[in-house]
Amino acid sequence: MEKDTRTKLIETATPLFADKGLAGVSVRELAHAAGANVAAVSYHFGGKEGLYHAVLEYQFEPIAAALENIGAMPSLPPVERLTLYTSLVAGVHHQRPYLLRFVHSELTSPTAAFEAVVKKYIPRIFHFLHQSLEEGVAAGDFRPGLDIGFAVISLAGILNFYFIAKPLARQLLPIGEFSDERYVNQAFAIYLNGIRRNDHE
Amino acid sequence: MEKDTRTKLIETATPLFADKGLAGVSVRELAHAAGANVAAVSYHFGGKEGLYHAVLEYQFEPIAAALENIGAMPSLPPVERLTLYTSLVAGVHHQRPYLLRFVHSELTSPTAAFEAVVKKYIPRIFHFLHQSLEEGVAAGDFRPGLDIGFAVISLAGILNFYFIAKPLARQLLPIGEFSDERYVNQAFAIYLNGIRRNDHE
DNA sequence: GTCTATATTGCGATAGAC
DNA sequence: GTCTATCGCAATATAGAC
Repeated sequence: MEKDTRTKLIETATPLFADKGLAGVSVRELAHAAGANVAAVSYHFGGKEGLYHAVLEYQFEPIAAALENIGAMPSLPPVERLTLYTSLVAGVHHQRPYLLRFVHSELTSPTAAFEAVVKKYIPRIFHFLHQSLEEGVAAGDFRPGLDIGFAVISLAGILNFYFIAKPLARQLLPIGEFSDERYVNQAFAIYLNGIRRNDHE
Repeated sequence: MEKDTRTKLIETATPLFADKGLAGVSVRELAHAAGANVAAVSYHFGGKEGLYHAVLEYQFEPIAAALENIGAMPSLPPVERLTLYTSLVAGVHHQRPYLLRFVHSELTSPTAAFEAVVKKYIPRIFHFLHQSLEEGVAAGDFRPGLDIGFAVISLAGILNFYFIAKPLARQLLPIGEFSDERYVNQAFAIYLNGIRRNDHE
């Protein structure tokens, strides 16, 4: 069975929007990439922005699913929760390699889809991490005096930045060295080791 | 004395390009924002791309200066060199709040200016950090077995990501909590603590 | 649901007066 | 160095045939 035009449009539009932004791609280009007619975009999505919105929602699908799983889970100890987030980051970027580009594009120049999609999920992730770190400090796992809000950003940064910098990093690092899993593991180890309470103080 | 049109164009174009990208801003918009005529962009910069290139070069100015200073400096011990990078990051983002947006925009969708500007400076920073970490491991300061290339990206990530995420972070964190210096200090402390060799192993 | 043809608007760049 | 006027082109969107 052949894919319908609607689905095909979303699929081929994803890397185009991710690379060039909403303003950087024309409807003609989107239609041609999908092997569809120019009018198809308006017909199926009501215009270019409608297609962009659909692409963005597809990108956040795995995050929505993961957040539901987390909500339905029994509460884990702090370190376990941070570990869960770490594997979630790796998994999501594997499933949706373009996601981070959309997030950053939306962060620096929000489109109409920002409120509807981005602002819906990011705060929930932030809250999950914030709570985990708070409990960890209270339980004595992590350093007292840690600024929790900043520490959340640090974890997100040390894990996610790699996935933005990858195109450039590929040119700077020996090729054999590349493995998302290995990166994420070491980065998380550095972070966790960094916030852990020192035994001898 | 009034600023000349050339300078004024670069100044007003900076936030526009940073927010909306090269394709997202029109020459008419750029000229109007600078209080100049539409033809001025072509006259002074040979077109929209020429202006964009000039903006990008201005953004990288402090980095170029910092790299020269580093090159002319006596070699410092590894931890000092990483500390130097950290204060450099904070300083540059303070001087050029839009820089990171341009870097990321160029990373995901390189324009003609990418080769000329971005590829010129980033590898030199990478090399400086790579060498510092390598020496630190050799000297026994940092954990043996550390993947140096990945560790460079982790440091860049934990420090820089914050400056991208700021617009969103402002909404998630209590307002009083915001200070770039405080963020950078804690993040660097976490990182350094994370890569340090454990005393008791 | 898909096509062609077209209406309309805005784009970047420049010629030529001042 | 700055302006107006305009050329040529590509953009989005849609009306109407199939």
